[in-house]
Amino acid sequence: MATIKDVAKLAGVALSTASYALSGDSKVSTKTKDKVLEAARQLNYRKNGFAMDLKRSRTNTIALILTDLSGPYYSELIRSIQDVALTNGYDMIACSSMGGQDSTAVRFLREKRVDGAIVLAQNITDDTLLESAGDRFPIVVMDRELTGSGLINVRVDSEHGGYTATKYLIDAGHQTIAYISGPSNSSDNALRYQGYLRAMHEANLEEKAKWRLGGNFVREGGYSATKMMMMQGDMPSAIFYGNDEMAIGGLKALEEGNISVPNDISIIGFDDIQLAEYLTPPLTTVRQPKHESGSLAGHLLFQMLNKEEVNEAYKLTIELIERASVQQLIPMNNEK
Amino acid sequence: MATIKDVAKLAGVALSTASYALSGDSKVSTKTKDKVLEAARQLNYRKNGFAMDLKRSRTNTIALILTDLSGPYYSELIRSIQDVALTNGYDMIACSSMGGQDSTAVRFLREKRVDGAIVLAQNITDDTLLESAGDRFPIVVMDRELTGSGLINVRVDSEHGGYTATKYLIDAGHQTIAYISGPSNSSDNALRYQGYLRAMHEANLEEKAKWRLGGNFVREGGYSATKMMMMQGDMPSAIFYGNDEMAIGGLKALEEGNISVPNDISIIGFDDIQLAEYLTPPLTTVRQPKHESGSLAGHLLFQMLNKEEVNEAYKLTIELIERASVQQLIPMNNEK
DNA sequence: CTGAAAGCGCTAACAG
DNA sequence: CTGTTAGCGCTTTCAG
Repeated sequence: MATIKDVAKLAGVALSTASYALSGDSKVSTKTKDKVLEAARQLNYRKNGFAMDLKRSRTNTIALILTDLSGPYYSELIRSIQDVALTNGYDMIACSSMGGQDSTAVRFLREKRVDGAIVLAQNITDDTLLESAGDRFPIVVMDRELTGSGLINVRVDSEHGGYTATKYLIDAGHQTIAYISGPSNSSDNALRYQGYLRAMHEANLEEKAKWRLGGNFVREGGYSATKMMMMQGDMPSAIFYGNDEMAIGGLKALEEGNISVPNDISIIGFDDIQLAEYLTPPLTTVRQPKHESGSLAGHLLFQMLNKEEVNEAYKLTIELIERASVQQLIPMNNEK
Repeated sequence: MATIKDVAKLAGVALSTASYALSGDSKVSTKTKDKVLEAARQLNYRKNGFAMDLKRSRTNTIALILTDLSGPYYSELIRSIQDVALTNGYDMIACSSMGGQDSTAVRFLREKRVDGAIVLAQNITDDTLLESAGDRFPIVVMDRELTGSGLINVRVDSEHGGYTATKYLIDAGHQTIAYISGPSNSSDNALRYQGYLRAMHEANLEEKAKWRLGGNFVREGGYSATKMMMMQGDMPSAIFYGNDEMAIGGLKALEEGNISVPNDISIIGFDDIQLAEYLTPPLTTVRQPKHESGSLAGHLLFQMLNKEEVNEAYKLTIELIERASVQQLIPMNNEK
């Protein structure tokens, strides 16, 4: 691999001159510059990224850290953050935190291989985040309420989302409502569930243990939780799935059991993934402002990178998307 | 930020000792090691990633380069490659090539910020790939038939896929078959289309220009191409969508126009994304062996990294997934 | 404008 | 086992 030294030699100039020419500095005559560029071309010279980063101690890159790079939910988020990065002249890379504390993601945080990070990965501990963040390394977390030096969070109001979804079901006349939950270590899930509980209590409705099943936020989980509920024999009048993925699985289970949605049972999801509107029936759900939250997180990160003042925590509101998976048992506009 | 020098000083040992202790080398006494580790903890010392990479001139990281990190199609691929990387003790990062030649992805290739890459991104030119690849930097391309020094490809047999899909439609008794194509710069699309053409010619069926529309491989594209076809008034008996995403859009357009699938028209997709089976009706499609191709690409990359011999090109076969979006007009088992 | 020289933080000989 | 030393490839003063 040719180095800048080789280029300088071939072009017959000093090392520094070559460096300046290569980075487009204006203190080099056009003629010399051309000579250097030509030499570089001939040698198929490529800057060595690390050397540059090491010297500059800046990478011009931010990382987006996700538990799992796959999954439809993340798509929009990735895109919105990428856009912000691009407009700020930064690169963005996505790393998975699969593997927990030994993952690529954690290494990137610890070893500061990027200039800052946006994190949405439950399997990274608070400690790691707190430890890695700092003045010179801003982090924006999106999945918990953590703050610290160089560490802020932007969140979606999940509690309110859970409340809204449940309230909507109740207002439609449903009295028995199941909640299919996500993983227990997910603060989002806990909040959605809390919102569900608040709405239930407010309406003096009982929350039954047999109708509180775990689906781990994945399709198969929703499917088997629903199957299990069906096997119990006693179905609620509505099911609130902690996220859309689980609702999709649930829909399948219901269909297989010849239970019609929304005629026999109503279901509501959470997230509003792209797919939701293509389901049969189109899924009523709670929209997460993915684009907004991604953009916001991105913008905040760059503000921190530029040493501007930002708040410690941001909360975005959700929106209920009415589609066709919930049956209105009683006319809309009732109290309680 | 504390450096290894500070750690060594605090621990009262030499620089190299600290380095050895920190990397878990066995030539350091447990006692000294503990001292060093303790000092590191106190200083909240973190290795500087670049310095290490620069010195080692190895990153232990591979990159997966995709046009767009979002999109359901990639999810499985990402996962399978990530798995392979993990088992090989490597990290994987995903970069988007959004921005073409100026993108993060191209920078990573050019500046060799990783040890090797798997590329599935049409907007990166052959030249860039050829130039970046080499003995010390293996690349596996998945979206074109390019080979070169340190550059191999693994592909899915798209032509055969296109042929199979079309043949299936013809065998089912369909005579007028439209093809909704992807972007013109996609070699996959070209191949699928070629397969379509071959099957049509073989059956002496005519391919009409008015039934060859572009949908750019995206949902909205499939939607508007279908709408356009509907506006023309003359519908074919079957539509072959170049990928499932476009078929989803098409399905929506058809539904809006009260055209029933598969009663009024049959449709077939390509890819077999997760969603396909959840559609109404479940989509008949051509399955791409995403998991297999991802794993294969990953394995090959690691073989190259280990200087093992590999072939230049690999081709995986597709599989037709019969679901409910194609109507059998004539009994199955006919000739031609 | 150009050239020499000093490191960025780390690893890995090499000689005690 | 420990300490000294020489760079990895690049940027960037600082004098010519």
